Amino acid sequence: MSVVSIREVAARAGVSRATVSKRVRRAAQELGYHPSAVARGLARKRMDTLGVVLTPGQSSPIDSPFFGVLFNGILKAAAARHQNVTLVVGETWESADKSLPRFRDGRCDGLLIFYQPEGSDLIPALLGAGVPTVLVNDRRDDPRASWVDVENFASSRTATEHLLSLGHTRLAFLAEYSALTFVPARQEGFFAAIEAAGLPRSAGRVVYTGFHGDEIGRSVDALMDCPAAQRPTALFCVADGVAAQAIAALARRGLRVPHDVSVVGFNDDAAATRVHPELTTMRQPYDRIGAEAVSLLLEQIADPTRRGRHAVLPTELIVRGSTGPAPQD
Amino acid sequence: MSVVSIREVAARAGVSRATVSKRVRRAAQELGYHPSAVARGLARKRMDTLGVVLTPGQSSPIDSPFFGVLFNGILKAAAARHQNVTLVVGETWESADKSLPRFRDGRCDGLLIFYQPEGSDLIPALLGAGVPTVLVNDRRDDPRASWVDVENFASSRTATEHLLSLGHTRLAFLAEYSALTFVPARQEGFFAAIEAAGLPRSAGRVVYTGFHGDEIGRSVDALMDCPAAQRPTALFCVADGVAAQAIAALARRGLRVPHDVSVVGFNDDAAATRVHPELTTMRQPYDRIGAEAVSLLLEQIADPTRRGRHAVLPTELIVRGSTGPAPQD
DNA sequence: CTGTTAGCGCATTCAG
DNA sequence: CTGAATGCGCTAACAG
Repeated sequence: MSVVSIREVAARAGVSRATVSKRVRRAAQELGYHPSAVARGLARKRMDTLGVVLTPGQSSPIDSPFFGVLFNGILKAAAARHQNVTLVVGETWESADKSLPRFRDGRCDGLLIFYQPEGSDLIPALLGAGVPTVLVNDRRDDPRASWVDVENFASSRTATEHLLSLGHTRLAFLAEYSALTFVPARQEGFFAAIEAAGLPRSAGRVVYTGFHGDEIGRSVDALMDCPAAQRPTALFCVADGVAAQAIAALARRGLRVPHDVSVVGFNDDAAATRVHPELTTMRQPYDRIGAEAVSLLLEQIADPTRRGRHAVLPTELIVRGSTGPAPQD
Repeated sequence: MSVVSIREVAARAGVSRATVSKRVRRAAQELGYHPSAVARGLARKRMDTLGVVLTPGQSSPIDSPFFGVLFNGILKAAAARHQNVTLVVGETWESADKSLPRFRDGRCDGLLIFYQPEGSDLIPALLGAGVPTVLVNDRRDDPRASWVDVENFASSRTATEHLLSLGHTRLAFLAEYSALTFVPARQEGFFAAIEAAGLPRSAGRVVYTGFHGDEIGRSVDALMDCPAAQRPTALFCVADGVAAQAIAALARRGLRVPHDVSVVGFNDDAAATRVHPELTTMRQPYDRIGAEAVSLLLEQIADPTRRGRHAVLPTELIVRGSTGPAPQD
């Protein structure tokens, strides 16, 4: 509504609309003028830029397809709020104190941090230094911490209920070993569903695996290497990438999905539809996650002393071909 | 070697080493001092920041696993040269003129642009405006353009030779429809290998497919929907993601890889090892691509009037389980 | 060789 | 309500 137009400019300058427009534009064009975001930033003490913290090297989250879609959600939300996004790479995750100056050099107004290992001292350091920060797909008890996460417990429970409703009675929960906060939450949801169905807790097995080479495949092998009558018939994987590799490992040993084993993933990222059969999975609301994260961060930037706020978003069960009825013995 | 240490500082200030160190550090710490990158940038007219151009929304390259690894290479190289990386999102690819001011607002010193469609007016606009720019995995005839690309023709020829050496005589080249410059180059390499092997050009079929939903799967279906004696036994896919979806489609119609059909991908990104069987593919030298791109861009930044320079890097054939001998009729 | 000063290009303030 | 002055925090060129 209050968008200033050439009309007002002309009126104010006391000249015709055309004159103003032409003069201003010509002058600007001829001189090759374009405003400096840096000077503006220095004067306003605000760059309208959000920093995304990354770690360089092998373990960069940017390798993961999940990170890609999540990041995309952030990008869209930032654009909608007229914010830029910049990457801030720390030396390593451990040396938070060494990276801290880089995090507060004014290049960006606040930080977005994706699922950090639980023990990381980066977050306390940032919160202690008063750097506006929002954790994405992560949570923390610190009252200063703002974060946005999905309903891990409920989502996992829903996914497991889906398997149970198909008649499965021997289930397994497969996670890459990590100290990420969502892993235990999803594990609890897994067991909650099992117990609610009246099955013994022993109906669910938990396997933690590494993420190097084909450790996932070997974990699946170990899990399946037993008489068919004891073998799990349903596998709940903590991420689609894990599920994809698990399916490959199952195929290698002649087990068919979903005929012999049903597999559920989590995320609904690109990996979910690039495998055969396509994955049944819990879809994360990427755009909403991005929108909430950006909102919370802008609040934090507006008032850095503010208490942390949280957003917990639901996921959605997407049923595809990787799950089916439990095999009849 | 010439790294100034507390030692020199002490000598210069005429005080003991400990004194200097303690005083300086205490003062800085007590005041919570940290230098402002923005003020520094304004004064030096240099942000030591490289911009990566992205488009928001669905078609963002960040969705692709290939982009992830490539991006990671850039990140590492930038860190090694003490450069930051920021994202610059244009409105859309088309409206270059509208986005131009955002590209030259001083926030970053130059731009890295990933494989743009051939007709994009963004690149001429940027070159015309004198913005230091380097194209990544792309090339352009404009003498002002700097770019780094892989040997598409030779790589594709190598991949095809691998298939031919396995006895395949009916091949297909599968590409997502796009105006990216590497597609025709790879297609030519494909035919060059076929003709060098003494086979008729008709031994190679070319299929362009869309990238929405399962268009790839449907293209594979169309390709394979013929008597076995005419069916291609080898598929060269222009990217690993395409190959992965092709394998899924083949599995769906009961064709086994590599028993019935051999499949070669391109990139060696995360998708290559997440399928069963794992993909034979051409690995791109991500770290070298990143290093060259950053180098060329820094040259361009140092002297924007400089003529464009190029780097063409080799790829490497990685043989995995998706290729095997041609089936005997 | 050290300490001082004048911009860098904006936004914001203050007088007019 | 408009136009000129001041300062953002640093670097570079300068004089002492």
